[in-house]
Amino acid sequence: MNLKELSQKLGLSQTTVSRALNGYPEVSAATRKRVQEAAKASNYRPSTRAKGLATGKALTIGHVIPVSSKHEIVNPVFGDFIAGASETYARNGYEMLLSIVDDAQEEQIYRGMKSRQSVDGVIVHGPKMNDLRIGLLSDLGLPFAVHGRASGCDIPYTWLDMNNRQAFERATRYLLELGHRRIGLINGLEEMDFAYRRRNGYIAAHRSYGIATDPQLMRSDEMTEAFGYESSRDMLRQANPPTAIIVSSLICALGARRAVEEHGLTMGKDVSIVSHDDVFSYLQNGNATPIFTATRSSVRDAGRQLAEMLLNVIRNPTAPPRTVLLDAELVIGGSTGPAPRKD
Amino acid sequence: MNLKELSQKLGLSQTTVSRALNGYPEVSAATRKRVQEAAKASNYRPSTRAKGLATGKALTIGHVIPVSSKHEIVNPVFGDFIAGASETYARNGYEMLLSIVDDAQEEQIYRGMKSRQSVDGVIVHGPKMNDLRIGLLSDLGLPFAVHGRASGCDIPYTWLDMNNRQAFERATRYLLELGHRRIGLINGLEEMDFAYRRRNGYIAAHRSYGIATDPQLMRSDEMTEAFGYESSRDMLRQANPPTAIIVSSLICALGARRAVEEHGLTMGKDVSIVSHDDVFSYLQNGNATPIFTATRSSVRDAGRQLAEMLLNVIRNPTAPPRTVLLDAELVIGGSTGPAPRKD
DNA sequence: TAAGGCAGCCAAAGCGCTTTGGCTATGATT
DNA sequence: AATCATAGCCAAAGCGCTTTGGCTGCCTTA
Repeated sequence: MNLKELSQKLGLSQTTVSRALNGYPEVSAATRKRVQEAAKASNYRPSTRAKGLATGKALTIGHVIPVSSKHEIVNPVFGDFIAGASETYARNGYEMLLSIVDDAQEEQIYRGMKSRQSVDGVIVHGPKMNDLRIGLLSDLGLPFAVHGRASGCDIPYTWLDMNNRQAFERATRYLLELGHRRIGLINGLEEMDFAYRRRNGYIAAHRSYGIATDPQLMRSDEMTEAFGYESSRDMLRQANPPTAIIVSSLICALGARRAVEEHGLTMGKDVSIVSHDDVFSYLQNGNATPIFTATRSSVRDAGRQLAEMLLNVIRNPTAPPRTVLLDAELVIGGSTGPAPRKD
Repeated sequence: MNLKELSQKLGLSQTTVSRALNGYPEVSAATRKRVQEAAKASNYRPSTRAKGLATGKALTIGHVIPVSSKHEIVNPVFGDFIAGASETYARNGYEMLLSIVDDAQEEQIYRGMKSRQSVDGVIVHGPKMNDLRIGLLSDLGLPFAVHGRASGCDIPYTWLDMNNRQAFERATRYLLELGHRRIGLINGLEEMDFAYRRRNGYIAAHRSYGIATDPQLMRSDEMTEAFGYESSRDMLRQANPPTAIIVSSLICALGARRAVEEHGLTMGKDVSIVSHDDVFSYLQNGNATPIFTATRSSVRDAGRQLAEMLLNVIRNPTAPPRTVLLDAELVIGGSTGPAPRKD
């Protein structure tokens, strides 16, 4: 069923039917009602393609998920982020186009999206420091919004980020207050902007306590369970092992716990662990009482909000970019305790 | 840059330029080369919408991810499955449209996709027993392929599934051979087809050993870490606790391990655990030696393959549906051992 | 009573492509 | 020399919508 057929069936012109369905005022109430009912009855929905051609809007948002060819890892935050964004799109009549793409091809993908006009805007995931995509999208004139920020990009753009630095400074300080003096950091990949900020927070807290950080206690890589396990194990094997570890993701933290227990140590007593918790739906940090003490910020909420912000950029392209900095809360769970006394 | 501009610049008709770029024979080699170079130079790419309108193809595949309103959980298998499918689409010039959708609205979404012609076909995720979607899509005439199967749907359709029943029968038998006689089952939601088949395998193995299964040892719910933990904890608290547990997902298995250790027991000695491993990229089951003994089948491979199958359905709609049944391998890790002797 | 305003409808153009049905040379065939 | 393929190009229609620019008839207003 298309517009033509529907209008013929109703004995009206395509113009009138179109206007009736799209809420234009030049249609009598009676006609509008008749049209709407007929549309529903014959299950009519306008072709997205034709509508897009006519209006120049795609009513579609692109999400480009980078998968490093080296690691081949799909960051688990995307699932929940996208679920959040999707809610916003559904409410606003937008659809979501997903490209999972090798780092190297990313530029081509964005250029393609622009020239084929397949999307009205894109969400940039996983910004790196000095991320090239921001300049590119800005040059292309393709509306975008960034989940995170890119240190070193000085052009203004729309972003939503969590206060990574402050969260990790607070978490580190919390451990320092508990008396810990050797604190490990298991972080995401060096080049990721969030990892850079988190490390800065970790270092700042140490500095304010007049304590030097030890490169031996700082690791960064793709945040898998295995990475959490191996780096914790290696740290614990050192001559002067840490009494606490800060971990950038719950998944890593599961690995860290495994290492701690394998060493015959007790988490929260012999070794304290603080994690960041993105609040994945399938990986709650305990129910009533959190398992891990954690800095917490829901990535799903972030998705909802950032999608909303992008739609605003699209609706109002000349407005100055808006930015949102979310605060992570620090929830205290069972994985931390006072630093053990040296006997 | 659009076709009209490009053809004017070249002094050719739109027809010729279009044919040159799409590989039709009615164009001289010299002209074709000239057109291709000009297209590349001016970064021309045809508008997907216009092309779609003209050809009737969307060059887009829809993925509808159901999120139960009750649980609000994004199944972590989707991330890797989609990454796999995406590789296939990229190779074939297709794009991926994602809808994350409340169970209740699913029918509307499929009808919408059909009538708006926004996709050429869809992948059905997470089939339930007697899944209504299969009949619906079949009626709508929207090409589809199912990741899994739906017991009770007798119309033929294209699917790719893992041999759930056999995998769990083998895993259970492995534990029985090790002398375990009380084996717990922590399974996915009852209504999911895969859960039904896995339970059947579990039961069949018991039966072939002449052992009755105990309802007290069988749980099923959304497969979160917390669910794995809580059900294991409850089982271990029973008067006659299991000496082994089979778990439907690594994420659940992490929870199960937590419960085992919290009970002061050792995994692989006091309690054996076998899991299913979907080979998530961020959650490897150990490196050299697997942590968990597990039935293993890569969901990413499944995505690659099923996408290929769907494209075939689209290209050749009248061909009889093809089906693929993957065998899961059983990898032996450190989480299983002989049943402890009763003293 | 004539002029003007407006509510309510319509025909047709246009969005950027593909594709049908030509047309015109050129070279081969008889 | 006349006929016929054929290679190589083009104009125009059509895909399903929106939107511009009317047109008609009724109701106000002076």
